[in-house]
Amino acid sequence: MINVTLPDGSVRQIEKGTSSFEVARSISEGLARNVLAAEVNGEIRDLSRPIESDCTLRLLTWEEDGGKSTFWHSGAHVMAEALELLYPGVKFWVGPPVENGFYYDVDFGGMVFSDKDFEALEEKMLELGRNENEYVRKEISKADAIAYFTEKGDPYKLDLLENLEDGQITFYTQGGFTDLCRGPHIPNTSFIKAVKIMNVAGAYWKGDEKNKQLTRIYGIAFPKQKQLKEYLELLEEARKRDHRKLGKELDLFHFSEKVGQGLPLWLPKGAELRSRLETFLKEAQRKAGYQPVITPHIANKELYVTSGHFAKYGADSFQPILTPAEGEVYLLKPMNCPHHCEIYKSRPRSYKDLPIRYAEFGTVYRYEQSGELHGLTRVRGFTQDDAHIFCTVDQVKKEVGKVIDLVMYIFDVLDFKDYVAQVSLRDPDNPAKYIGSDENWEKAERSIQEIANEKGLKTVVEYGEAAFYGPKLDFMVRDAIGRKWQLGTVQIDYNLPERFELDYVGADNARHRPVMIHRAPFGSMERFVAILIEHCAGKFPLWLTPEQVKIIPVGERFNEYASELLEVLKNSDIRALLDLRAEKVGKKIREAELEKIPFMLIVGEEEVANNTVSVRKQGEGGDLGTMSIEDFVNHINSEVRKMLKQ
RNA sequence: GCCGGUGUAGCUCAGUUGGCCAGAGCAGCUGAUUUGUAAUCAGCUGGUCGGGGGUUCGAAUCCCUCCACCGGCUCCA
Repeated sequence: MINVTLPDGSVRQIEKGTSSFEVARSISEGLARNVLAAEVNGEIRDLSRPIESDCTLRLLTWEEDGGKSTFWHSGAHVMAEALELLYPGVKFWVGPPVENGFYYDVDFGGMVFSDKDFEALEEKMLELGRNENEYVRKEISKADAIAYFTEKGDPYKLDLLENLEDGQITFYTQGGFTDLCRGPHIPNTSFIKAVKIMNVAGAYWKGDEKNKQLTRIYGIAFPKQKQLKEYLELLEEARKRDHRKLGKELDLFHFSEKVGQGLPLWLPKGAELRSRLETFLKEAQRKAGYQPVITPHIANKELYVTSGHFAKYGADSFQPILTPAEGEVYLLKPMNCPHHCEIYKSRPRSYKDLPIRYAEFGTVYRYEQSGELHGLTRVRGFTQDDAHIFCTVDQVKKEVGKVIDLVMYIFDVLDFKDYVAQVSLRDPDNPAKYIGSDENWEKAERSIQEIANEKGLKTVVEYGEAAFYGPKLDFMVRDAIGRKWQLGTVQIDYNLPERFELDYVGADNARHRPVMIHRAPFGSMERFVAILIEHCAGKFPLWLTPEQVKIIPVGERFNEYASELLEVLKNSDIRALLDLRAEKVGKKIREAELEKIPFMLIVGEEEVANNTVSVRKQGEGGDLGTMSIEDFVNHINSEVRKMLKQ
């Protein structure tokens, strides 16, 4: 007998060689019906595999990530089987599970696989699911494996085999399809009750542009039809919130072919929104001791040669601008930091000056490949809410802490409640690729982790994710419908101070090199506004929304009162509009609703008589009752103050 | 950049076995209506059918090419 420890700490004695599935069944029939895979001593395995020694066992269902990914991986195999049946002779590369579903990279030969073919594939997959084919694991020698795929004529699998060690190779077979696979898999295909082919895309073999492009088919599968329905509804909700759609509907921004790809034009309402965000951050930064600086949009090439950006990015950037007479070479600014370094260098610095914090809403231009562009989230010209803090190594911890405070304040005001901080540290196996002394790195890495903990941040540590010039801390945010975005970033930099030979005179009267901290709580205004639009589905918080109030007189006779009301609101710092059109009230309300203006004030006979307004709130329908003008103004202004935590 | 898809009025979309002057709703303009909580009525304006080239008696529709947009191109059994 051997001992199996379950997650709740209980221990079961089972006979050696009992399968995980049998253990599940001994616990409950319900669990046996739902269990997909087993995690034995931390390793995910097939349920059917026997347990040979004492272990800890977690039984994974759909609810666990490991169960889900196993399920999807098995889904990929079913998709491959279906593809092979529908398109004999196709060649397969790899088919892993991903965050939402799975994909398989396939070589169709000369054939084009497109969305017209999705339905047939889905049906075939469901048919294979109904067949209840078991996933059978088989250990196989390398020679036999090579023989199998040579016979089958699948060069990609043979390529994979080359790098695998004999004795470690396994095949999985379900129905008529056998794949080279380390597993694990779900017990049989009958768990797959709902499938959807999501999209098809080109993907380079091994992710290398020089290689042949394979067809990547993305799909997703579920054990219940209802789950697929829910997933599709979530996608639909995401489509409704798409900032490109809402940006158009709400007149926030526009792209023009004539202006150029990836170069957004901010319309008045979008500009209002953005400038309000900027003002908000500028004020917070002023309080936090930042000093504003402003730098030009182009700079002499030498600046970027010094910074190292030219060597690294020059060839893939917008090409240089030349002066007509002298032929001097200028570049569009891709980063603000080199400029800020030159500002630092504008005069000698003492340790007493530090930390110095230069902030700039700096517009930069980067040549993104045309296929990489996406709405406002990926553009070629954008404005970073950039700042650079020059400080001593000993000040790093405190300064990072202050940045964390600022970021948390911003998230709080903007109602991002769910976020984690990713701490990116050096790859311990490859210390050579980093610049800066070991001592400084250790100190900075420790500082970041300590301060993140002290601030009570949820953190995840990623080794090997640090930049070559320093460790960093990134804020990963979940939006209102659960999608993850990377927002604010804090990066320690030992490289630029070195390259620009920045220094300060210490208390010891010797020259020392400062550390530089890059930070951008929003990242870029473009990307942040995009995320914000999607987060709040276009219903911006009252303090931020371009238009707060729309006044709707019910008839011509009340226009004068409405105009006076508009003046009162404007004089009280409320952004109000007046709809004087000879339209019916219903229509004016409908339009204000669609414009997502938070408050509508309906005024007519009664309001004029009593000097009041009838209040309607966007999205809530109906009449919220009347109040005096003064009360309404106070209400709005106190709401705004509350939101800004002022 | 590469693979696949899409491109018709400011917006959303119809129109493709090639064939009368290319359609609708909304928006805009004009007029009437002066309205009480999500669309008042009528008339009018507006389109190089993404650009260019080709096939054809004839092209929004077929072919080539360029452009833009959309989905991907990090996930190594």
